[in-house]
Amino acid sequence: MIKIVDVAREAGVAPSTVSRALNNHPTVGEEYVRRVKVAAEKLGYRPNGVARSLRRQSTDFIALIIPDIGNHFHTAVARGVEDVAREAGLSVLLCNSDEDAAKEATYIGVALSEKVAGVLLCPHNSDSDISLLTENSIPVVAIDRTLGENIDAVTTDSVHGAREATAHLIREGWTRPGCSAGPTDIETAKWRAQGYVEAVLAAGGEPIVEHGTFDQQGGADTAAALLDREDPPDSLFVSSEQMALGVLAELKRRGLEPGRDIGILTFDDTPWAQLIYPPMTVVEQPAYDVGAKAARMLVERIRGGSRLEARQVSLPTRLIVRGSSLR
Amino acid sequence: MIKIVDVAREAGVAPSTVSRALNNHPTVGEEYVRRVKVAAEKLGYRPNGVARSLRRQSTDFIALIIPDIGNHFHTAVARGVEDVAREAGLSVLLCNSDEDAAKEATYIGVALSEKVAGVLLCPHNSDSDISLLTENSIPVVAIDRTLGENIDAVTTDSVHGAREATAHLIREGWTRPGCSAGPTDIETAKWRAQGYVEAVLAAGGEPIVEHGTFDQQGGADTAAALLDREDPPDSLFVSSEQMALGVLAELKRRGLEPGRDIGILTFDDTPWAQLIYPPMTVVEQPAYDVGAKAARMLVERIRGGSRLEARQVSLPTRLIVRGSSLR
DNA sequence: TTGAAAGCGGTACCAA
DNA sequence: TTGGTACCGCTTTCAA
Repeated sequence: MIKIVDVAREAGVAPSTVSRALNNHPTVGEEYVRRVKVAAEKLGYRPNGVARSLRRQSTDFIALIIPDIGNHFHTAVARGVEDVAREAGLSVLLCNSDEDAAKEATYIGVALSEKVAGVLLCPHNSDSDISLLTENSIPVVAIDRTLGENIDAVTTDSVHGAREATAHLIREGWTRPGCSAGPTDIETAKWRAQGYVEAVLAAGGEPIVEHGTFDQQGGADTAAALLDREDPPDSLFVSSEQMALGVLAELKRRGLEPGRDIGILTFDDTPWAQLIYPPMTVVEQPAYDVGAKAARMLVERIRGGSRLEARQVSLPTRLIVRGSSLR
Repeated sequence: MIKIVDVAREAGVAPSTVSRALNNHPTVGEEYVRRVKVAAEKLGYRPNGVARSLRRQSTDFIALIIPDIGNHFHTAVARGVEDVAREAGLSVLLCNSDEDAAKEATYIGVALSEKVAGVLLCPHNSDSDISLLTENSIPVVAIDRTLGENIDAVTTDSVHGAREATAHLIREGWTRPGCSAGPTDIETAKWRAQGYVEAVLAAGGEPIVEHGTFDQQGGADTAAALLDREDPPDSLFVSSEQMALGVLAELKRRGLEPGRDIGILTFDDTPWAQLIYPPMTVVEQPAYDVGAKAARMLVERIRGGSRLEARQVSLPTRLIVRGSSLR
């Protein structure tokens, strides 16, 4: 392994000069820069990132802590994050927390130990303890959910999206929309249920909310519970794409056809939403942009913006009407 | 930031003893271990991973270089990798290469600079240059595609899967299957086209292969090209899930219904495959297992198995017949 | 502008 | 078994 002293010897200069030359320090003579670069090239020198990190007291890593990369929304977020990070010369540490506070805490520990430059966290809930990070001045940007007023956050306007979607159901003539909602301790799930409730109440109706896990099973369970009621809803607002998969399976099992026997729409647009029959009406979230924006904000913090006011950005959702919600 | 000397002072021992105690070195007296752990706990000591890495000449990171985390197959692979890595105390660096040799090379450089413990690479093609890694004894395991006989690889049996799928189409009574194939320079695409060709020839038919990119656009393009032929195929073997989305869109545009007007099946099972109408027949690949298995093999190499023979593991695919391929 | 040298925070060798 | 200390490779201050 070639190191800096080897290059220095080859170029006939001091190690410090090599370091400066290679890092484009302005105070190095042109002749020296050339000599150093030639020597480095000749020897195939590759700087040791670990040593640099130790000396500089900071790395070029950022940690991305999300519940599950398998979830389509988070996949897109990750893609946005990675694109911006690469652009900024940062590498992404992928951490799946599985909505598990313990795993989340473990990863926060890793982020600290490994001295990451910053953390993007989709927190299990607002109680997530990031004090270890803030105490050590490691910038944090919350994704999709918030972490209190003092922490940067990029979210989507779930309340508005859910309200708009539910109002659309009612406008279409469905008289009794129900809600397949996510876990009560997850902020986005709460927001979406809230938007739903607001819209139903505004129309003088009675909200019917069933909470379940934020996955396929949760979708199937809540759909079953709602439809097994004595006074079942005639349409469903589903809180997430993963849940929608479960809901659709349950409807299929019961021989219920969306858009005919029951109205249905869901959060998150997916590639398959328009391929199923009938095509699924969705509340689209700009997932990629959420990731990209959050990453950009984190980069700003890393580049020295610690004195900036905390910024809470909410990106707009968009209702895409397809067949499943029509009457 | 508390460091090891602080703990040493608090515990009244030498720094080396603290290090040994905290790393469960067997030669430390119980009393000392206790004192050190108490002191560390009291001061809230967190080891500095960067310093440890520099001294040990190795980190606890592995790089996962895949074309695109947005691709369902790779998402599942990533999940498998991450689960095994966490179990082994390793963190995953996420790198999207976008099937771009330059980006791939960049990330290989990062892996080297950052002294990762190992690399999982889904190579753009067999020419991918990993000499930087092998020369520096950084273990590499290829995922989904191979890197020559000397490098560990975990793949799925694409040839067999494609042959079985195409044979199924023919058995169902489709007389002229065509193939929406991926790029000619990607190994898996070649394998799948090969399996398709073998099956068609075995049945005495004429292979019709159209190559396109491994994405939605490529699916739409190849489907259009195939169907615009003077002697169009009456059924399609599609090379990947992403392509299938494009193919389906193109069929829809032309008013062709799978399983009635045209037979169709694709590689990769997805959550939506059984929700569309008709449900999609697929060749399922054990994506999660591919990632998990590859990660396990990499961990073995990292834990000192550099003298092991290179192992090439091929995981079986499974044909899942649904409606889209029936006649 | 360049060079010498002191660390960054652990680890592991060597001596006691 | 424990302590002292050199060292991992780079950056950066200080002196020349």
